[in-house]
Amino acid sequence: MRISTRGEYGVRAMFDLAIHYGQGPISLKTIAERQLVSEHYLEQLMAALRRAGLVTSKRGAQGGYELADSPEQIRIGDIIRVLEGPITPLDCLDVSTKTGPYCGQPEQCVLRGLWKSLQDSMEQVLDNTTLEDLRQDAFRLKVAENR
Amino acid sequence: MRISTRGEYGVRAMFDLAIHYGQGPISLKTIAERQLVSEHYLEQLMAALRRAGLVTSKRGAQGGYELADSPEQIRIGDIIRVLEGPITPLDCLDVSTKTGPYCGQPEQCVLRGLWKSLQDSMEQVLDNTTLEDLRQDAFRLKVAENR
DNA sequence: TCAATTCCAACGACTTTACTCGGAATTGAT
DNA sequence: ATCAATTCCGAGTAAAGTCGTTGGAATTGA
Repeated sequence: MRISTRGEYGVRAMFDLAIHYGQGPISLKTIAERQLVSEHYLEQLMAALRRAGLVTSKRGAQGGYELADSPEQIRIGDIIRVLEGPITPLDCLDVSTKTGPYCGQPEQCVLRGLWKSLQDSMEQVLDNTTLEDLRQDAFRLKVAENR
Repeated sequence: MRISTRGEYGVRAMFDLAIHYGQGPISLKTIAERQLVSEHYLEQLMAALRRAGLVTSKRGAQGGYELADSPEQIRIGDIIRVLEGPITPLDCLDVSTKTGPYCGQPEQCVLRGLWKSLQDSMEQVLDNTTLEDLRQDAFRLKVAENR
């Protein structure tokens, strides 16, 4: 029931881009240093996010990455799906790969309700949180810190 | 964000035991055949469930496994924790392994709120469903089937 | 021109997953 | 007493996934 470092680092990187949204492209090196993750590894994750259209990139000196959309338009679920695949506890629930409604056995249909509830509750959290929400959390935390 | 076959088969097996609760020990062979899973593999899972005290076993002819408690006393979360480990999207949220409240960086504390919400929503589903709930779902499904 | 940067493809060590295999110990039925 | 059914136990294993690293080509602003 874990997300891997792909999802974890990816969300961290996107969060970083959200915090610095509107300040021009941010280089991988900067993000990697601030978020304490391997630069080359993060590069792979950013490539996936770029291909998925969540970030734009600019090559060369002073290049880097930017959010392709404003932070309130990007849901955490969008990021996780790109980096971890469909959000589902069991493959058979994923519409793109499911073989049939009963997975072969009618009995499993009973359990299907359970797994579906689990999936729904996960998606509910992940799709109702945007980068803007996290940005505001960070802001509030900083204010509280300085008091 | 998946559970492995350990959790999936384990819940299937426990569900099977719940359906036949009170009918004496059920053999691995029977469960494996009904639930279409490998008998030897299931054996490992049952061993873990036995060591955790969720089932009792009886060796020898006419032996097998039984729920250690009535179906309404066994939560799906209990089963998953035994077979998959703590229910948490990130290790740093797990109290038994966490290194500190901020995982090193204060910024992560922002994301921590997100991951904690996700964890809570998963545990809420898994700990509020018991084997008895599934048993009743199965019963209702069967009634509907025969109409 | 050059340093900074993204882009790309491959490799590798390690862990996990999902089993299989072989056999010892136990037990109810005959 | 024997035997078949069954749990119990430890090891092995092939494939996939995780978490990176390595090396270099292409692009771009100063």
